[in-house]
Amino acid sequence: MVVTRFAPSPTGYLHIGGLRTALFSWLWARKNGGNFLLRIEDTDMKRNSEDAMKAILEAFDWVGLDYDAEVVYQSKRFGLYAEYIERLLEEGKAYRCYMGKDELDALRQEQMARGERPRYDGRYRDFDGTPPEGVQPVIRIKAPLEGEIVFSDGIKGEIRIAATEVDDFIIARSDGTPTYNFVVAIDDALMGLTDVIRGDDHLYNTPKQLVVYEALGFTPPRFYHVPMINNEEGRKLSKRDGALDVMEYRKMGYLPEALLNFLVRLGWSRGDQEIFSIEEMLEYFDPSNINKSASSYNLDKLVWLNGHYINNTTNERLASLLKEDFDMDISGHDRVEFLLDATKTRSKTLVELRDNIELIIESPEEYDPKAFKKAFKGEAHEILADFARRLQSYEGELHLPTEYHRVMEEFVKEREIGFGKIGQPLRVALLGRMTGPGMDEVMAILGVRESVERISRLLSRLEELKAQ
RNA sequence: GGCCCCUUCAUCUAGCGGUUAGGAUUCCAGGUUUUCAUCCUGGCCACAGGAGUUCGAGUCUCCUAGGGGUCACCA
Repeated sequence: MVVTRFAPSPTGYLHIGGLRTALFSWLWARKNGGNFLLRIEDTDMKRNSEDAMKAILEAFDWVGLDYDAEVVYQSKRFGLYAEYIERLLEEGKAYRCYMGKDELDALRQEQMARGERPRYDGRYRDFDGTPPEGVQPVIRIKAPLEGEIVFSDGIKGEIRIAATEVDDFIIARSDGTPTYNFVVAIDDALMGLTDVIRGDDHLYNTPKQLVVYEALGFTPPRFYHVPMINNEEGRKLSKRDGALDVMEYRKMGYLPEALLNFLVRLGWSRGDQEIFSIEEMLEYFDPSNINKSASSYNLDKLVWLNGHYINNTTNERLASLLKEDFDMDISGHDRVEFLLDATKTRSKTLVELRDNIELIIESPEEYDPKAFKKAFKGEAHEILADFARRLQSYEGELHLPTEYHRVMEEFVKEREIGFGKIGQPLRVALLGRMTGPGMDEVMAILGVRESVERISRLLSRLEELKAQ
């Protein structure tokens, strides 16, 4: 049985790095038919963990990650932690330290001045005298004095930290509340974690947590420390690096499967494969194949993946995504299929898709001057007028793009002109610009009537200009 | 600064002692197309540096440099 977890602190929202470790943990649990648990590290009590959890679950829901059992809030388990603190105190594995904050700071200053590593000096470790008056003690755990703490990381291999690097760290503050490294170890053990997949930045917490495991007689899980994701400058990805809230990606028009695919390939790979469905991720993912080095995220690849997924998503789903996320309801349009077929290959995001659709279904208000000028040289005006008449004669008979295409073909053949001669003027008339989907597709979407109308509008505009 | 981790094209990466160092994205060129996009073809671009070990090193060892992480009564 594999049990993994995602244990964020309540900082407000889920960012891209968090989602990646969550994805890794989720994949590993689901792949092995195990459990994926959620816990919120809110021993600090300063932030609103309910709202933070809500934001995280919203993001999970969007990308399709689910979890088992109930969310564990550490703030609701203080009684439990207190029992363990008491036990360690009784067993002499932890002790009260009466050193005040100021005193501690002074000690650190001294050590730094001497070029030493700042650490607690253990002065109350074996204290049995009379405690100073009026000082609320903190509780410290006895860390080993010598030797080294060794553990095998599933990604980095064997990690050895000298015991002198780990001091008797505080497990309970003077107000009695427990601290992070203490409760993490307890909860991971109690929740039955077998595999802890977390960020690289926790590597140094591991020896501390191992001290707790040892003191309490718990069996540690297997650890996997996933390298960080850096920003494009190669620096640590911070929350200020722009739109890093996972939900921002939704607003920018990314598909959840594209985002997940992008993230899973950051630090993990399987040969040359770039595209992974969730099923494939579940089939192939293994945390021990995760890279040792940090990666930096680069939007180009995500954009490309998103384009790929949009291109390969059914029109039905695209229509419903546009409705849900971008307030565009095209379900009433009688040529939805043609409309999406014509626009999806030209869109890298749903935002672009929406814009491209708008460009077609809304009659052009004005014409791109450059395109206009370029398209209407020579006899273009006359050709277009002629084509409009031809089109009109087919009203009610044309439906498919191929049928419109045949009309165009016939037309250029009779007039002995190239496709470009009619294509460009027509495009400006229908779309107002010189780029866009094929004219047969556009006409099939608009229908004969609307197409002719748009042509007429341009033609009369042309007359106006001539009159001036 | 101490300790720990990391280092293959601009970016994501393959490589697990013998390869013309592969793929993808970006960029460039060509093809397809009535235009644009998609798509297809091709091109540019990398083993951080230096010592070893070895018949042979991107792959193993050490050193240097660079990057990152961490050193709280935060998590």
